[in-house]
Amino acid sequence: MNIKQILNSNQIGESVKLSGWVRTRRDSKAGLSFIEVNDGSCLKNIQVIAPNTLSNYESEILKLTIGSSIEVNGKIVESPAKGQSIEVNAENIKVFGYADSEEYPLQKKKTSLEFLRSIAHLRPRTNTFGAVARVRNELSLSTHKFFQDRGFVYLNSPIITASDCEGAGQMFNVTTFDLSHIPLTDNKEIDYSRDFFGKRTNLTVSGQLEAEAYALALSKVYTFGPTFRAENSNTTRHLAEFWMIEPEVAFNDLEANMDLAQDYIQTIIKSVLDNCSQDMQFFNERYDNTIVETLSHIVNSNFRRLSYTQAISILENCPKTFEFPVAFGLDLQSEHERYLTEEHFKEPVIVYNYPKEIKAFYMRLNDDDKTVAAMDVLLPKVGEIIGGSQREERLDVLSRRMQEINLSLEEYSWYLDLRRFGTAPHAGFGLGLERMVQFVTSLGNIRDVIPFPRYPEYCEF
RNA sequence: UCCCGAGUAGCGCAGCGGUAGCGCAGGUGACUGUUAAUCACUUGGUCGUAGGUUCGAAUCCUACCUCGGGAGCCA
Repeated sequence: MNIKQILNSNQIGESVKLSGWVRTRRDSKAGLSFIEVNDGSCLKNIQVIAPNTLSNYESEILKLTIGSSIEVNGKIVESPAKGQSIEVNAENIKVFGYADSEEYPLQKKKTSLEFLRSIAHLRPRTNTFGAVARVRNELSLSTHKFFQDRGFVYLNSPIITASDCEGAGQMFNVTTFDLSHIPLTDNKEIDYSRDFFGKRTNLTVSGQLEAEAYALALSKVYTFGPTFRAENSNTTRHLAEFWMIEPEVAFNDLEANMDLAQDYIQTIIKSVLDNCSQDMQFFNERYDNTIVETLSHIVNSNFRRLSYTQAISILENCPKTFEFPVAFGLDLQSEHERYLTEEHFKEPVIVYNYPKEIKAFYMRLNDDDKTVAAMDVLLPKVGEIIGGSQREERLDVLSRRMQEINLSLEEYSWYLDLRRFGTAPHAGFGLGLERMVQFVTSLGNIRDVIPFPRYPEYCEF
C-alpha cells in the first residue's frame, strides 16, 4: 500500500509494507525513533515508530537522514500522541540508500523556489513540488475525462511539421544536417532538399491545423501534447516547451466555443478541488490564502463575456491611466487584460470579436468585415489562458485573407481542401496546461509548474 | 530583446567606506511519545567575476556573468 492508502484506510491492527523517503527522524530516549516517511502519494507523511529492538537500530536506523530511502514492514496502530491519528509500528526496516546531510541540499529549512529550480531533479521531493506534480496530473487526467465524456476523440497531432503554420512565432528547426557543413544550393542558400525530410521542417507550434482536418471528419477532437516555441521570451508565463490542449469541434460557432471553454475550465478546476484538497489546502496556506476561495467562485459563476469593442470602451472610460494607448484596432496589452480581469471584473473574462488585423488569418471574418470571431479567455494573474476562434470555413474568404498576408495557397492547399470539400463551420481553442497549473496552484513562475523547464539559455537536466 | 532590482557561509538574509555577522541547516553533547522538537556548544565565507577610485572597498564607479521582477510575443 502507498502512504495515501494507509492514511485513508484506517485499518488498525493490519500489517503493512510501505516504502518511501525519510522526511525527518526524531530519536527518543524511551527507546524508539520517530521516522516520518513520504512516498509522494500524498502531501502527508506517515509516522513510523522504530523501536530500538530492531536488529539494525544502532547500525542503520540511527543513521537515517533526511532523504534516505527505506522500506518498512509493520502494523498500523492508533497513535497515542497528538499530531496524527495513526502510525506504523515497524517490525523491520530496510534501508535502500542514505543521503549525506552535509551534502543533500534539502534539509528542514526554508528554501527558495529559485534555488530549487537549480536542483530540479531533487525538488519533487519537497512538499511544494510534490503537490504541483499531483495537481498537474489531476488537471491532465480530468482533461481527458472531460473530453472523453463528451464524445471527443483524442488526436495525436504531429510533433514535426513542415507547415510554417499561422505565424504563431519562431519555430525550432528540425534537421539532420551536420551544422558545420550545411549543403548549399547554387544560390548559396541552404539546400533543404538534401535534409532528412527533403524540405525544411520544424517542431510544432500548434496542432490546430491538423486538428481541423480531423474535426471535419470525426466532429469532435482534441489534442494534448508538447508544443515548442523558439521565441526569446523571458517571463514568468512563457516556456520554450510546454503542453497544450486544443479541442476542435465541427459545427460549433463562437458562442458554443466559449461555452465549451468555460465548461472545460470549470470542470477541471472542480476536479482539482475535489480530488486534491490536501494539496490545495497546502497552496492556500503557504502561497495564496485566497486561492481555494477564488477557484470555488470560478467553478460556480459564469465567465464575464464582452466584445473587444466593449472592452475598449471600458478601458477608455476607466479612471486608471495605462502605459500603452487604448484604441479600437490596437491589441490589448498585458496591463489592459490584467485591469479587466483583476480589477474591473475580478473574475475570468472572455473577450471576443477582435479586429481582424491583430488576429490570425484562419479566424472567421464577421459580417462587419472588421472583426473576426476570435476569443481570449483571461484569468487573473496569468493573463491569457485560452486563445481560440471560430475558423473561417468559406473557401473564398479564407483564400483572400491568406493572399492579403502573402501566405502561399499552394503550401496550404491541404488546409484549403478542407473548405473545398464538405466544409462546415467549426471552432476550437488552445489552452496552455502550465498556465492552468500556475493559476490553480497560485505559483508565480511557470518554470515551477513543469518538471524540467526549458526557456532561452536554459535546457538543464 | 528592452527596462528595473539583486548577487555576502550549504540555504534564507543583515552589514552599504575602516578590514564580516544573524537565523536555519550540518557537527558534538544534554533532554524528550517525539512531531519544522527543545537547550548548550561548534565547523564553515579570498563578500558573482574583472578592472578602477581611495591610505583603506562587501560597501563607491565601469564592464561582464548569473538570477529575479516587469515589458514585448503568446498558451
